[in-house]
Amino acid sequence: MNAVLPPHACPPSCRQCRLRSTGAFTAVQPEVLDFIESFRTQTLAVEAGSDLVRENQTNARLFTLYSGWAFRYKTLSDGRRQILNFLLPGDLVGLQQEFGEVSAHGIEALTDCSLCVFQNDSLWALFRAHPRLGYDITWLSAHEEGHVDDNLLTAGRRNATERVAMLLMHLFRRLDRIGLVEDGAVVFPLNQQHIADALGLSLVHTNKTLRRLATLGLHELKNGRLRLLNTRALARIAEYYDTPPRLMPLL
Amino acid sequence: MNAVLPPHACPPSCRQCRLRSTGAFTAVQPEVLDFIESFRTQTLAVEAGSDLVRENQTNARLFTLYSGWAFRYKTLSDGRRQILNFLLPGDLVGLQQEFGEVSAHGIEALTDCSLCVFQNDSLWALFRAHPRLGYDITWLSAHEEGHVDDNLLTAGRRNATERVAMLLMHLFRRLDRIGLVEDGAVVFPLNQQHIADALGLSLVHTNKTLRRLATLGLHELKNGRLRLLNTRALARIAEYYDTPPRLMPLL
DNA sequence: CGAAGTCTTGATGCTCATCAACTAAAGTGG
DNA sequence: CCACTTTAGTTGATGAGCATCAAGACTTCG
Repeated sequence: MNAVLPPHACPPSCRQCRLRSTGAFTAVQPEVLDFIESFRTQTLAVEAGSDLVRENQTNARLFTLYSGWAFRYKTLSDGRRQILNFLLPGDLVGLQQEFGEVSAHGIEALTDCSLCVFQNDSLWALFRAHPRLGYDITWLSAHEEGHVDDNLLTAGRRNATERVAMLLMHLFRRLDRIGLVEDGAVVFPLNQQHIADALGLSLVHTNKTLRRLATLGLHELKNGRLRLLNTRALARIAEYYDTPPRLMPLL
Repeated sequence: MNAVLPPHACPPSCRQCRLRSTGAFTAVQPEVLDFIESFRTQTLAVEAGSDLVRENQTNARLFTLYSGWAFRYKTLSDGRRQILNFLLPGDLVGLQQEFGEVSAHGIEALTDCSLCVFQNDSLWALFRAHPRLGYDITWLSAHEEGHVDDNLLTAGRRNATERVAMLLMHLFRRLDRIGLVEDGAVVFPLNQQHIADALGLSLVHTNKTLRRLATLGLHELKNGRLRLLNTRALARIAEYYDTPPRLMPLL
C-alpha cells in the first residue's frame, strides 16, 4: 500500500525530519513545527538536471531543499552561465520569486532532490501568523546574500588557484555542518563545468587548476567523493576564515 | 536657535521625507509611518570616506540611507578589494549585522551621507509589532541579493566592455527611479578606482574601457556628472534588461 | 559497440594586469 | 602668491593568466 520511499525522501511529518536531528538547526516549539507542516502543501522528488525554477519564470514555488544539491544561476544570451550559489539540504529556496515577481535567476537540481513545497502566495500570511518565522526567513535571506557576497569577492578578486581552494573549503564546511561528512569525505556531485561556472573560469583552466591542487596533495576528488588532505594549506590559499557554527533556522 | 541643516539632511519627521514623495516607494498608513519614526533613534550626517560599518565589526547599526551614496565591500589581506553593491537613497543598510553577528563586509560612505538610524537589537521587536514591515524588510533583503546576483554575473562572465556598460546602465536606472536624474544627467561620485573595484578589473583597464565607450559616444562623464548618450547601444552591450519599475518599501 | 559525457593535456593567442611616466587639478603651507 | 604635495585621470609598453582550440583517454549507457 505504501509506496517505497527513496532513501532521502521527505518524511510524512516534519517531526521525523532528519535535518532537525543534525544539531545544525535551531529548535522550534512543537506547535510551530505543526504550523510549518501545515504550511507545507506537498513533498516532491525531482531528478538531477530538472529545472526547479526557470529564468524569467513567474509564480515559482517556495520550498525547502530536504535532500540533494541544487544551484542558482544566471545566463547570458550567448550561453555564458554564472552559478550564483549552491543549495544544500536545509536551504530555503525561491524566496526572491515569492514576492509576485519574475525570477531573475534559474534554479537547477544538481542531483536527485527531495523538496518540501510550501503554499503559494502565502508568505505574507506566514509573517502575520508567525512573526518569528518571518524573522527567521529574513535571517536566511541575509545569510544567502552573504554567500553570494563571498562568491562575488571570489570571482572578482581571487585568482584561479584561490578560487578553487575557496570552493572546496566552503562546500566542505557547509556539508560538515549538516552532518554529511563521512570518514573525512563528502559526496561531491559537481562536475568541472559546474565548478568553472561557479568560479567564472573556463572548463579547461578549472581542470588544470584542480589537477595542480590535487598533485600538490591538497585534496582528492574521485568516485564522486571529495576529501580535503591539507585544509591548512587550502585555507591559507583561499584566505578562508571560518565563522563559528551558528544554528540556522529551518522551515 | 535651529541649526542650519545641510541640503539633504534627514527631516525631523518622517512625514516630511523627501524620498516618499518621489513616487518610487510604497505608501504606508500614517500610523505605520509613526511607528517607523519611533523606531528611528537618531539621524546622522557622515562625511565622504567614513566607515559606516567596518569589516568584522560587531554590533553594527541598522539604518536607512537618506541621502548620498555608500557601498558595501570585502577585502583580501593583500588589499584587493571587491565592491559588492552600491547603496543609494532609500536603501536599508546593515541588515546582515542586525542578527547579532560579525559583519562579513564593510560599508563606506562614498559621498557625504545622511542616515536614519534605527534602534539597536530591535529588529525582532519590529517583526512582532508590525509583521508587514518585517515582510517589507525581507523583500528589501531579497532585492539587494538580486543586485549582488547581477554583479556576480557581471564579474564572473562579462568582459570589460560589458561590465562597464552594465554598471553605467544599472546605476543610472536606479538613480532615475528615485528622481535623481536632472536634464538627462546624474551626479556621479564614483572615481575609476571604485568602478574597477566593483567590476573586478584593474584601474588601468577600467580607464581604457571607459575612454573607449566615451570615444564611441555612448556616454559622457565629466565634472562628476554622468550622461548616457546611447542607452540603446549600452543596453545591447551589457544585455541589460530593465525590469518594470516596482514600488519599493521604505523604512 | 557506437554514442555521448567527462576528464585530461598540449598549443596558441587574446584579454587584461602590471609597470612606468606624464598631465591636470586641487589642496597645503611658507 | 607660488613651490610643493597629493589625488585622479591618461596613455604606452610589456607580459602573465586565463580562454580558446584541438585531440585523445576513459567511462557510462542505450
